[in-house]
Amino acid sequence: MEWQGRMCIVSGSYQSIDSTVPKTVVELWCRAEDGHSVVLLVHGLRPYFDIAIPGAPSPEQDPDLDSVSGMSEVVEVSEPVMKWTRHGMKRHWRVYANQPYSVRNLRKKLDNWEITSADILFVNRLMLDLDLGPHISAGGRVLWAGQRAPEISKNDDNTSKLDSEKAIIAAGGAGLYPVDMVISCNLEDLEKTDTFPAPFVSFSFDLETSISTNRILCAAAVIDRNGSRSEHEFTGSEREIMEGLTKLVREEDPDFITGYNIDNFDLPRMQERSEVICPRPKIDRLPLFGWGRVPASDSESKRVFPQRQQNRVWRIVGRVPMDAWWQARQTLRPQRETLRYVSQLLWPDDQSKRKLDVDASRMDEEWAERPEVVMEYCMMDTHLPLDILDRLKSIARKEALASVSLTPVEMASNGTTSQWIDSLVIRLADRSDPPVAVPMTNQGPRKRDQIAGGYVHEVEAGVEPWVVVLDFKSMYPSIMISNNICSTTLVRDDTRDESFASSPVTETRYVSKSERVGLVPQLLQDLMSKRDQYKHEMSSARSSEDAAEEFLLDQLQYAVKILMNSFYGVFASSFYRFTHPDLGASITEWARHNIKAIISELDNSGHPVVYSDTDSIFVKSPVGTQAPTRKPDGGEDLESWSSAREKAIEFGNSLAGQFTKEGAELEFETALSAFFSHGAKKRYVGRVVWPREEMLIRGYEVRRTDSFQLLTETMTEMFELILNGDAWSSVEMTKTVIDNLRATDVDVSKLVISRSCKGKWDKRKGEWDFSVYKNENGLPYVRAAKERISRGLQFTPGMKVGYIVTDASVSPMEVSAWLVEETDDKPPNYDPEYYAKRMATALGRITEAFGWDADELLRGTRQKSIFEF
DNA sequence: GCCTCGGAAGTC
DNA sequence: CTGGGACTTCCGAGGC
Repeated sequence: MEWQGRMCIVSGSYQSIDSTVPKTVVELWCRAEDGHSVVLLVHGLRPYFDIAIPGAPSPEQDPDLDSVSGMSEVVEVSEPVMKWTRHGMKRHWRVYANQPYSVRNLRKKLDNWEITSADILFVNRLMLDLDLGPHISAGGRVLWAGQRAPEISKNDDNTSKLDSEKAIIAAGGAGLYPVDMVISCNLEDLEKTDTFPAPFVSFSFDLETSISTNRILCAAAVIDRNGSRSEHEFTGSEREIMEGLTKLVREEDPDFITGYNIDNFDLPRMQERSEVICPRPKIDRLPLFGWGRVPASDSESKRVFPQRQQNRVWRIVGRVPMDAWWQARQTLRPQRETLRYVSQLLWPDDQSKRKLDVDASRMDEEWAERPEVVMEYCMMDTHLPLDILDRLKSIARKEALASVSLTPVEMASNGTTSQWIDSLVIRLADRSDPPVAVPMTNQGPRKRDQIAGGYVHEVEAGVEPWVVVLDFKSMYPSIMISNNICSTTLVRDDTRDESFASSPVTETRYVSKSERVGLVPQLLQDLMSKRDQYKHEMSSARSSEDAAEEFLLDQLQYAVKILMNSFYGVFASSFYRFTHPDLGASITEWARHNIKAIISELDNSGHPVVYSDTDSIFVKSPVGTQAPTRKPDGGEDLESWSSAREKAIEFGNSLAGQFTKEGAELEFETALSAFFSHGAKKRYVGRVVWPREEMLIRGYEVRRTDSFQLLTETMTEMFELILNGDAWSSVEMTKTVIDNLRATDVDVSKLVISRSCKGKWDKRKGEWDFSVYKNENGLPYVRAAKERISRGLQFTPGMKVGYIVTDASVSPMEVSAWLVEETDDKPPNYDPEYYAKRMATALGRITEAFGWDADELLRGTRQKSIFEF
């Protein structure tokens, strides 16, 4: 039976077959467009790497290849191919190894050779060599088809599971994979296809555990099969709960595993409890925690369990762990990170997502007294992570990133920026004419002088009316393209030539595009035009009211943006395979030079630059200062405001046209009716009047999680008044707030401060270790974290810990952890003087620009009025 | 009580 | 195994 269709690669691995002729089969776990899951067993790819004679080219030398081909792990050494290296064109012999795992040993044995292309995972090798992205069209012989597989592909009734298992093993597979379909195919059966949204299946789960014994009390799981959900409850003995969860995972076969805080709580707890229940042999834990997408057999004991290397991401073979906590943290950057807080932030009006009346610090008692309420609470916390991923479009975003970086979805989701870039750069290196040898990633810690970064312009304290903001479009990528910056174009000797692009200060040189276009500039150019194309198609989709297509294209253009912006970081790092310290340094050097040149030109032409940071310029707009900065309701003032706005827009557009040149596009970003800073870099506010009307706040406490709500609100209100030209009212308003604060007349929840706290679990001692800090107990948030832990509440390294300052008159200050959202605790009493002082300091920094300092704010309204009388 | 310094976190 | 630097703020410690 044959089957053929479109699918999306979730992740991949390989199986070695140690027959007389060694073979290797690539396993690709996919989700088909039809909805079922597929494992492709791909035949025909052999592991290889390249060797060359070290140093400068030596075309005459006759190296000892016989000793290489004589090695037991070597299958074949091919005829040499000329490849470009930084030393010039050299012969490269391709060495075929018996198995991918032998390459590591061979690298060591062949240390008298220059070895390239030797640290690329076998699955990646397949995608690179066949030029595949995650979305493929594939087909082949059906070895197994389960319930959810398409009817036409199903086995004859007389084909038993046992027969299928035998057929899979004969085809190099591991056995009966817990998927809907297993297919055997060859390299030529795989083909790249257009991006489509794959109907992924997600599994969300949540455990409730005993605080006294760590035992799992109950669990809930929800399966989301392309939007339709089913609920599953688990109670009984701990073994029954874990077996139930595992059975569900294997039966429903999800691509994504989610939950809130699963990376640091639920998954480690599952692992720990499976070890407690089944100390040995390890394979007996398979029914408890065998979540990998591999057969439930003894031979898979290495791959079937979720794993993580020290402090790294979890790996579940064939699936993608995706913690909703991490997604929410990265995209929303919430002030606090409890599930309750994030839900409140996303759905302020949804009563069904409100806190249930369960005290998490008394879980054992709650479970004993009213298990049905605890189960309801557990189920709600299982749905919410799916709701969060839906709202943040996390899965669609990862799929789009996979599509533009041409990697499996797992790598787009849980891999690093250097892996995404590898996928594109190596592909191009292999296909260039001549091909470019692919050096290995630099090993070990490389100490290097820091490279200088972007330029930040001094900013004066006070309000500046009518300012236009211009930005360089993709500044670093543009500089890399226009100057042909790449390790393959860097001039490494003293040669100088008219045609070279030479950096303004250090004179780092790159050969011209006509001589050779660098790999990186070529890729960036392609990505840039790809993004323009996606954006163009997106607007077509919008006009034809194709919402699904518009959404997909929006995800794709955004993914290209993310990918382009990752290039600079990787090339400025010390470990990357295609990097050189001069590369990163010369990029920023050009950037500083370009922007400083524009600033001085503007200053000299009578258009003062108010502020600038890396790729943005704030320019004083030549409109009458008599125009109001606040939008009037009507009348003559409105006309004056509108005309000032029009003139500013005109000015912004003209500057953009004037300073845009080949390879450096300056875009008119926004027009501000007023700009304010108290005189510190990276801290400013602006009243945006074009292209939309809003207030723009950067850097100030308003945007910081270690601020507190009352300060944030007050400061925002203050900025409103200041931008309206009403600084005095802002001082009066602030004084009133501070008075109320001192009179302990403020809602304590508005005073929660939160900071992230590190720490690691000491397995030996069985307690949390905060020794990363030089003086752990001197830090208020570490003490708050310890309080949480002692109350039996979850702690995750790196999580934001909320607290209230209760007494700052002692040193170190006394604090109390904020547990109101998770327990029945009453809010603690705050230290009014501490909060008053902190408000005054932060707000006083701002009012000082108008002559009122922090002490003035602390003086209060009532005293002030007494003096006035 | 005031000042400086270093550690740490946060933001752009 | 691994993206970057610039800059500000808060806190505790320690000197005077």
